[in-house]
Amino acid sequence: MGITERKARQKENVRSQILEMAWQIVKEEGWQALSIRKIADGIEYSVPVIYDHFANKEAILYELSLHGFGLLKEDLDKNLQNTDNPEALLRAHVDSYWDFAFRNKEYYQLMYGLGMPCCGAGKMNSQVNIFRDYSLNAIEQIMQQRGSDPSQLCFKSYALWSIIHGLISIMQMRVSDIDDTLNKQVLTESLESFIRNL
Amino acid sequence: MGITERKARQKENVRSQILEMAWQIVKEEGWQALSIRKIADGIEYSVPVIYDHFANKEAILYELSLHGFGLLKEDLDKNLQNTDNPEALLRAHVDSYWDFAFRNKEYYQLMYGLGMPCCGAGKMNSQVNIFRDYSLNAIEQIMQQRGSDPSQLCFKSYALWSIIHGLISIMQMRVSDIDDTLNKQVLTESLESFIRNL
DNA sequence: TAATTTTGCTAACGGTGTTAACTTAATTTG
DNA sequence: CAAATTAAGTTAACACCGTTAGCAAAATTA
Repeated sequence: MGITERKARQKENVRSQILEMAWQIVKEEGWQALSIRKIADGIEYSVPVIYDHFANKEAILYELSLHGFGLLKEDLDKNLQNTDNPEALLRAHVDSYWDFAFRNKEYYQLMYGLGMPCCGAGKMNSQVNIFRDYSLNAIEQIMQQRGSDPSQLCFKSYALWSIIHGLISIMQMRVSDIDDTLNKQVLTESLESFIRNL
Repeated sequence: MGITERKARQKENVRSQILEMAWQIVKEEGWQALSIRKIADGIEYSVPVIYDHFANKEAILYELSLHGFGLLKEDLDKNLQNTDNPEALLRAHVDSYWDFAFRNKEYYQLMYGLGMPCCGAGKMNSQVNIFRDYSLNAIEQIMQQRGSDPSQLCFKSYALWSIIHGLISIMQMRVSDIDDTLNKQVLTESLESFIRNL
């Protein structure tokens, strides 16, 4: 009997609706406007239905952040096919990360706790290090080619992530008076300097 | 008649009490625990009294962030006297900024919007660039000594701030699995590499 | 058909920022 | 000094928030 399956599908559907509605609200009004009540209103269910699918609001944020990390991972995965040497791969990863942060501003804020309570707020997502992991591989290849000291690998990948995340953070918080083209230039120059010093 | 003065002093005193109580609550329970009602309770006044001194909660946060920037500025100013060459000055500034971020974690979060709604959330504080301004002067001196291209100055100061802020952000969000000593090491190595490349 | 489970609801609890309306105390004025 | 006025601080409300207990109706099972 496919009844239980249909029910499961319907339930799953409501779950998706919750996430989609949440994301829609965030895109339209920002994170501070997201509330359980607004989601319930949007999907035309009462509030407690939300809690049949998610333990609390944080669980919704966590799920959304997972989706964000998934999107980022897709972008980074593409670079593995589209490049043929480690330097190009590293540049592509940096570019993807940068573009992701500005094309999916709200996701980036959630994923890395920019100007908002972070997704997990304690039990942090395992995927936060995804960019570092991907770029680490590229860096490792470059350093192997050049015969550099491999003990520096961990530092290097961490440092690269930091500068990019720092730039993005400062830009997204509108903390800086520097304009956009200049920011990309800072990124590019920093990256080139980074690659030179590997 | 000093009556109006005494009144002004008393009023000013309540204002200070509000800020001090707010800060106390934040230190003890974190930013998410700070509420107008809790402040009012703490200073033994009713809630609307708060609004005689501050337009809203954001205004309190803004004032607190100003104080934070003041503390940071003090630290950076000390370096101007305690160092005798631009390289040492730059290293001291970086060290001060780093130490400030971890000794005054809550201030740093507020000042730069780490994991919480930012202080101004729009009309951002003019002092956000204070570290960049101070380090820019040191960098400028170094570059002049070395005869480097001065057009790069703006980039460089921005890039340095970014990497430090990025490292701090990642650490404070507990986003990374890397331990503290290693983080300081990443900072030091990045800084030395930065100075070499000026 | 009767019993039971599922599904979804209303209504509440305790919290938030903010403000209107009021009372009481202090000051100024006639 | 007494009356009028201003200042100070209060209570109580509004409109939200996340979360949950308790209940009604619908669907399923026995």
